[in-house]
Amino acid sequence: MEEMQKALERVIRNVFGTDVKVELSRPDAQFGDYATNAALQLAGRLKRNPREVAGELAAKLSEELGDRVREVSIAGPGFVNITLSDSVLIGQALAATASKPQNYKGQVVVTEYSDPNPFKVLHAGHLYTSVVGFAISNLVEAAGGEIHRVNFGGDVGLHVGKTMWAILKELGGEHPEKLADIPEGQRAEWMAKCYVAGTNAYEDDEPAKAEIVELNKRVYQLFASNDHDSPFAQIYWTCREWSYDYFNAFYARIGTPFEKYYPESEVADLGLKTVREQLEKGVFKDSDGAVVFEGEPYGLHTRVFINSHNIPTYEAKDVGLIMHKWQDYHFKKSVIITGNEQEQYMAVVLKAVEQFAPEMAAATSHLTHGIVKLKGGVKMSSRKGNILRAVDVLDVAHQANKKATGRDDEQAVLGAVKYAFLKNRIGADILYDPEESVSLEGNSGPYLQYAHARARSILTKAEGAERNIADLDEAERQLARKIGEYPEVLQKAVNELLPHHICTYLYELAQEFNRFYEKSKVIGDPRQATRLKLVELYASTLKDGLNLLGISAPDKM
RNA sequence: GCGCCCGUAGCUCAGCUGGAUAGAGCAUCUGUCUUCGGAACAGAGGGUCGGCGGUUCGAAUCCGUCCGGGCGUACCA
Repeated sequence: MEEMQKALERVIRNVFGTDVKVELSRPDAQFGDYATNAALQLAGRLKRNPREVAGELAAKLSEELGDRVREVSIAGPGFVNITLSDSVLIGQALAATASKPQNYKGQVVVTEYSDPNPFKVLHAGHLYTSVVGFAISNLVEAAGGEIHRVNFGGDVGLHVGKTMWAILKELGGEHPEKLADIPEGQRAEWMAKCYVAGTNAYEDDEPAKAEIVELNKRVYQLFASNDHDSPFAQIYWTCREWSYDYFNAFYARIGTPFEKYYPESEVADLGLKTVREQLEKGVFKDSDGAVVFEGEPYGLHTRVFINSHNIPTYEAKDVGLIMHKWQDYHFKKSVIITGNEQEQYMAVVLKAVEQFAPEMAAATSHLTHGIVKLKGGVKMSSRKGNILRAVDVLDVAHQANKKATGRDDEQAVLGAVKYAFLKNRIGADILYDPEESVSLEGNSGPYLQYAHARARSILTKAEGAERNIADLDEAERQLARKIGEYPEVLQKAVNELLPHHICTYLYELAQEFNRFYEKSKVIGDPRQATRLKLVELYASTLKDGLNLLGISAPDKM
């Protein structure tokens, strides 16, 4: 690919004496293996007939590439189509999983996503962002990056006050010893219930609301006085630990582990201190007793970083978080992945940071995604407890899987959910259809997992037999061509940090294989060695792609 | 009001650094098939790419405008 591109650029420079932004694309199979519209661009610039320019370009290119191409032709308004020689095509297929992008070679990259709050439940959005963030991290890692996956969450704040209020009610007062009565397996559930109860009380019950506000302050006080021993402190710290246990267990289950948590309480101080310092230097301004950053000069809006009670808002905490990450990792690049609703908020935070730490701001990018909607209902409304939890999504997928296959396969369910999330371009809201996701037909995770298992099964059956490619028949050629495209797809996915490109490709690859397999017998055929090798390359490519997505590729299902 | 995002077949989505007849899956209909795991393959119908204007040899893709939906818009995140 790269070689072709260079050759093309060279020819254009030599023949036409000008540089053109050359694009090689993968056209419809009928047109060849690569196509370029360079002649169309040149024609405009040179004020010449496009097809004439294309003809000249094709002739020279054919000469330049020699036996590496089978044919260089012109078509349509002036496209130059290139058909590779079989040996080049075979070379590409053989190198499919070996050649990886180099965008992040040797660079330290920190990715942050998921960001659940302790004392609250993991909802569908956390599942989505975890899956997406993990896949994006994998892309960076595949491109040579030294990746660090981190997580951020609010271990202080009003939601903690609400949960603590209900916990104290449940325990009948500040009795940490009674926590032992909650069975280990039910801790997360119990805390989730407490949060809902606390939220309802906060909204409906005035005296309770006052108590919750007071408890919130007491939680902050725990940190100020470094209190781990008082009964209240013991309850808080124990329950906070339960939350992290619950998070870790869930991430382990779905296979998206984190290296580090940054609890809000640990970054707030540095954020506060920094904002205060930069207030002195004029980056921030005093306004009605609060400390704000005025975004208007940059086309953004003004936001409060420290409120009038001298409490850092999330803005200041995010400042602290960025600085902590910088201290901990000295990252070359930092990627933050959150919901769309935080896009403009984050733009203000980064613009503020840019004023006093431009190197950190420049290295940080913010990717946003939409929300998950479940097809056929379950509203994600309010905080009343009727939200779509992360486990609910997995549960409905399990049910659908059982209904469709009669079995209960966690790997297939995870593959189904992850693939359903990842196949959409990141940005817009997605609609999750459990029935479709676990489907064994069509564009789904289990379909690809099965496709892999099936190919492995063929290889197992012919274990020990020779695998070797020397030439290709037409059906084999189509498959080889598709396999050879993989590095280009990966490059694109890495460039744009968009995993869905891999999904699209893998599905096309599996379809191409099925087409090949339909008419080409593998075992026992005179061309067995060639075909076995192709099956092997196909299975490896499929597996490589699925693994990048964070989806398992079992040998048997 | 202002800002950001979104609007492509009945449904769910690709395609968007402008290019060759707008592609998949599901659903509907028709074929293939005594299966190297058929969880398959081949084919048909179905689209004013939200509307209108503009730039261009060429626009789903870029620009403007309008309509529709979502989010944000100072002490929540």
